[in-house]
Parts: sequence; structure tokens; C-alpha cells
Amino acid sequence: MVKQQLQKKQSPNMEDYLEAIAMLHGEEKIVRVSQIGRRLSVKMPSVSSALNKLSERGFVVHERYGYVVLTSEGDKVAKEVIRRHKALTRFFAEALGVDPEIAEEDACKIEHVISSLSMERLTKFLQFMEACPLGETNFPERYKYYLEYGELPGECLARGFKGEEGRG
Amino acid sequence: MVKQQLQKKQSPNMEDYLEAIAMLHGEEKIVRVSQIGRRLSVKMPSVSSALNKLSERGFVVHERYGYVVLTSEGDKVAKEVIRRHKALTRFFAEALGVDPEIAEEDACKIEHVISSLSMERLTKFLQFMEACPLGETNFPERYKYYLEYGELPGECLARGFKGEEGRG
DNA sequence: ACACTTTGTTAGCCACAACTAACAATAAGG
DNA sequence: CCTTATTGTTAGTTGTGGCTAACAAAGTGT
Repeated sequence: MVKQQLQKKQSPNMEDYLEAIAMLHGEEKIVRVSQIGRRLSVKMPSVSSALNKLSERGFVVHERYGYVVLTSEGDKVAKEVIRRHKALTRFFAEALGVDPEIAEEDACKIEHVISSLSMERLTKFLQFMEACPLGETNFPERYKYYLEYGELPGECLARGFKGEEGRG
Repeated sequence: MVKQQLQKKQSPNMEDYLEAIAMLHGEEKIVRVSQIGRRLSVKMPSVSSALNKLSERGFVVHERYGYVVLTSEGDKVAKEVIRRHKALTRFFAEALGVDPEIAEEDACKIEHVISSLSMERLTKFLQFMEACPLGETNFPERYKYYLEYGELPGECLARGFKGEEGRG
């Protein structure tokens, strides 16, 4: 495949490390270099050097041969990344109907590059979708119908719906 | 700001070069190293070395001190990237109401990392949105109302809209 | 044709972030 | 307690992709 030759290997960045540490902290209570490496599919030396950088910058505390802990600063960033991650995953999986696994992967990559404005709007979009279901013919359902049959569901075609009764 | 310390500098990757070359080709007919550099905000030596790589991999033809031309392979990739770019920009700008400039920036970054499945679904979403406007109270409008006033527009609240008349 | 400007390339450097190999500390078992 | 296994670090290499400085080719003007 052509794309292969152009795709860069996409190694985890610092935000991924913080995210992984936060998640492991939630799951295991004690966070070790080896676990982080497993989680992110990198070898321990890579984790070591990442931790050094994050340590210098004040996001983690990590004494030699010891456990890894996030500072409150690091925790803040990690939580924010996780928030973005979850919203993006939901958007792709629930709104667009992308397979959960692929939705995950895309979220992982996009969470690091998307602007906060777009992120905010995407979040609002999810809220809107939930809040504005229009009975049972809610947006994701209509959209999925369109995906599956390639044509619009009846409620899109059958009615003028000029909005005469709305907004009052 | 915290995020600054973690954000990597995000330099153009090979796909960006192909994209830029294709766009310049459309605009100027003749594509030169200096133009590519200006477009991508990198210096000429960076362009030179990028072109060498792309040349080795069969995406461009570029003889020393000459013009730059895409191979059909390179053109295919470039067109694909541009397609993704446009769809993403439209999605952020038109569907989510993000400022066009920021929508552009986000598209630039996301176009390189998003899966083809999600991309396909996003495209379908845009088509759906266009095809299913529900008269004048179409989705983006309702969504924008929600964005602006923080509450649902009348047509979301006022009606059961159980879809009894639909799908026939 | 020669000087000067613009454009492009090469060489050499830096930063980042992975990797392997070799070494060091900690933990576990006899 | 000492040996061995596990875990972690350091050193050194690689690959990517920027940059500046210096050089080379092409284009322009008199």
C-alpha cells in the first residue's frame, strides 16, 4: 500500500505518557516503568527518558528505581487528555458509527492535535445529540439508516417541517 | 500555559509536501522549491531533503535545479489528502461552527492521522447533513441555536415527532 | 560576456524519540 | 545470606526532520 511509505510511525508523545500513567494509577494503584511501556508499546528505556523529561517539566515525580506519581499539574493535564479522548471516542463510535476499536485509535491520535475550540464544539455536539433526540427518530438513528441503506429515512423526505410550530 | 510545554512543534510531514505541491501545481502551473517552502513555512534545505525522499519513494520527479512534478502515484496520494482536508475543514467549520481558520488548522493536523473508516463516515455525515435538511430547521441551524442560547430550539422540545408518518 | 540576484543544493549541526546492549538495583527463593 | 530473576537505567546508535552557512546553478541587466 502506498500510504504505508508515508505514514510516520506515530510514537506516543508526552501526553500519551501522562494519560497512561493516570489510567494505570486508577487501575493498579502503583505505577511502574514496565507497565507504562507495555501500555504504550514502547521499551523501558523510552519510558525512562520520557519520565525524565516529564519530571524536569514538573508533571511527574519519579525517583530512581521507584514508582511513578503524577504531580497535580500532571494529573490536570492527564485528566484533560482523557476527557478529550473519551469525547472523541464517543463521537466516532456513537455518532458516526465507527467500530469501537478504530474509534479508539483515532481518538488516541486526534486528542493530541485538535484545538480546544473544536474539542469544545465536538463536546457540545454530543450533548446536543443527546438532548435533542426528537423522539425515537433521533439523529444517530437517522444517520445510521442513511449509512445502511444509502438513502434518507422517511422522516427526512416525507415532511416539509418548515418549523412553523417551533421556537415558541 | 501548561500545554505549551508538551505540544510538539508539529512540522510538516511528507503528506503535507505532496499536498502543497498539488495545490501549487493547480495555482501556478510550475512548482519550485522556494514556493513549497513558503507554503509550508520551512526553509529550502528542508524542502530539498523532503523532495529527495519523495523522489526515492516514487512520489515526485525532481531534477536538480529543475521544477517539481508529482508522479501519478504522488498525485493520487495528494488528491486523497486534499479530499480529507476539505471534508474535515467543512465538518469543523460548517457542521460544528468552528472559525474557518481554526477549522483549517485542525484539518491540517487531523488529515494525517485519521483512519479511512472514520474519514468515510465523516464524509457520509456531511452528505447526510446536506441531504436531510428538514426544511429550514436543518441540523446545523438547530445545533447553532443550541450553541448560542445553550438550550434546545423549539422544534426539538415542542413536538413528539415519533416518526409515525415516516419511512413510507 | 560579465556582474549581480535569486534560487537551489550540500554539508554539518541540533533536537527528539525510538531502539539495543550492557550495567545496576531491587525482589524472590533456596 | 547469597544467587538468580526481574525491573530499571545508562550509553550509544539510528532515523526523522528541522536549521544555518557555504557553495553552485540559473536568471537578469548593462
